Amino acid sequence: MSTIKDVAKKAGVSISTVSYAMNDKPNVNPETKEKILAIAKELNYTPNVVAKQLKTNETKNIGIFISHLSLQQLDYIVTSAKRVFEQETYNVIISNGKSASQLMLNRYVDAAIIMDDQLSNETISQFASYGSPVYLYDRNIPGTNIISNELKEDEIIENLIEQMYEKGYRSFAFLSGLKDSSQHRLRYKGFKKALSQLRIEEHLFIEGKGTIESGYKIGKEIKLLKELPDFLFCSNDLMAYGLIQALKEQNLKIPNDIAICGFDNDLFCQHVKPSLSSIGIDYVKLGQEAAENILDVILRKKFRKPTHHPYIIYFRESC
Amino acid sequence: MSTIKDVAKKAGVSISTVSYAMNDKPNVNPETKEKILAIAKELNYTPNVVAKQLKTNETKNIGIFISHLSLQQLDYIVTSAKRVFEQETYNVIISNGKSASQLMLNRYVDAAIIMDDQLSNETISQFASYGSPVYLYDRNIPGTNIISNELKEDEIIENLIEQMYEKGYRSFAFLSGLKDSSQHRLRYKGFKKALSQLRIEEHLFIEGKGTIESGYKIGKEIKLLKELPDFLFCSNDLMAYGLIQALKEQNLKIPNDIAICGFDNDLFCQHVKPSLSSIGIDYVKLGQEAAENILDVILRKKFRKPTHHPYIIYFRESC
DNA sequence: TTGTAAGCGTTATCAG
DNA sequence: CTGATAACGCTTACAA
Repeated sequence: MSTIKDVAKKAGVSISTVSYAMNDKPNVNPETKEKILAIAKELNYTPNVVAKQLKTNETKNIGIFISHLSLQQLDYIVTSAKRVFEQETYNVIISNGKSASQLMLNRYVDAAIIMDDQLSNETISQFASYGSPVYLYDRNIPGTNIISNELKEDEIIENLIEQMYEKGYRSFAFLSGLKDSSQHRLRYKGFKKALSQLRIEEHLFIEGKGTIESGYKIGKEIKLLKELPDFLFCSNDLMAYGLIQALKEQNLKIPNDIAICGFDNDLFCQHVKPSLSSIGIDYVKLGQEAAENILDVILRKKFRKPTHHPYIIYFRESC
Repeated sequence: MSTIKDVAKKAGVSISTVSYAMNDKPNVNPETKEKILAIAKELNYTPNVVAKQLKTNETKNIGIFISHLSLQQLDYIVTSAKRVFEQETYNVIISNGKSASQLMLNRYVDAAIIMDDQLSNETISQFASYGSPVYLYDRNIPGTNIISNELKEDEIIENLIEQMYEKGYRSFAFLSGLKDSSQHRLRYKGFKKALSQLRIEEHLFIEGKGTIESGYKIGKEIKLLKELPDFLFCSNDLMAYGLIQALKEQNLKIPNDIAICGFDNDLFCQHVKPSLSSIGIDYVKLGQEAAENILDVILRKKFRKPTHHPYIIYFRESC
């Protein structure tokens, strides 16, 4: 492991000159610089970022912390954010849970984009108090250096139900994932709000497990109901897939006997029969926007107003 | 941002004593320690890891570098590896491409698990030369600190074809993803090797794009063939899904008219009709094994022999 | 244009 | 058990 000293010694100059040369400072003699760079290469020298960091107090790393690594769209968020960050020579790091907390508390990242339930508000606030900008997609907390742009999934569902009401649907049901998931709870909240505003007093609530199998099982039991709802919202697409399968096996017609909509706009929505209506969030825009905002704060100390979330309700055959 | 100095001053002790207290060294007086810890908490002091790093030359971070962030199984690898690492207070960082290279070159991680085409052998070797252990799943390079356990997907396919031959299949076709993907090329390599060993001279090769749509399109064109192959291997499940759909629309019977097998053991293999045979890799074991091996090297300077990869060929209705 | 030297926040050696 | 102090590898006034 060669250091700046080794290079300086071999080049017969001082370490500051090496530092200047390595950092492209304008003051250094072209010949000296050339010589230094050559020797650096020869010695396989790369500056120790840690030491550099200790001086400059920045890591050039950005954290993207997301609980659901299985999220099909993870790649979209990350790739679009990376494109923005890497242009300014920032590195992008993904993590979650305990590791993510540590990375923040230890200032291993200069900024963070967050969609991770497991991170506490305290951790986030502490991180922001170091002067590091945070972009929050999963909650709303006040504070300097914190930009909250919560994905208001409840409002999205509310909007969906209203649209379905206008289309003439009158009885509604909600198929939830595991109830202890804050995501599903939030979606249900929006559902209930819409109904209460529409003065619809009753609705069916079913708790599933978020998987295809669980949707299927529930679909098989649906004939136990005395009356089918007009419209069933599934809190994710996977359950909707299983459900549709089961309904078809019972010769129920979708959307005539029962209309269905999922959430996530999964890859297969267009490929199941009938094709599944679903709600999709534009994760590419999401990643890009957060990245640009953060860079604005870091580079130009400028806070932009977060824009509204790009989501689309894809109406297909199922409703 | 309070530092060790602030704590020392307020506690009326020297910085070394604070350091001892913070690091649970056995030499410090319990009362002093208690006092120091209290003050540290009061001042919201967390040790600066960067400074610590500069001394100790370790980061307590482990990198997992994977090109395909969309990989459904990413979560399995990471979660199982995290469980192992976090037990020893290591943090887990995911990244790829340019950022990943930087993280390695700059020694931001103490070790790495790699499945990322975009990382060059040079980068990896350089990283290993710092004394940092590397666990490679996507290639095989020699060197100290490097453990290569390449996923020999060619051998897996070879094995599959042999099994199909024993079952009586005689004419084989290969549906590839984009040809410039090293993964698909490797799978095709194994396919060809098996055929040559079985002395089968001819086979059909089709290049797709790796998507459902591309599989569908190819399925629609398949009637142009004068003769269907007995068995068609699809280099990923997505293409197989599209293909199956198209074949069904032409009233071709699977597996009687043509048998099909995919790769990845995607979530939907069991749910399409006919259910899709596929090859699945046990990513949970993968992550865990790499993690344990790396910890063995870091903590105990002990190199284990990598075990063979856990993969399973799931035979379902499609072949 | 280059060199000297202080300092970033720790850890660790050595002395007390 | 505690305190001074050197050192980790770099950046950056300031001096030359």
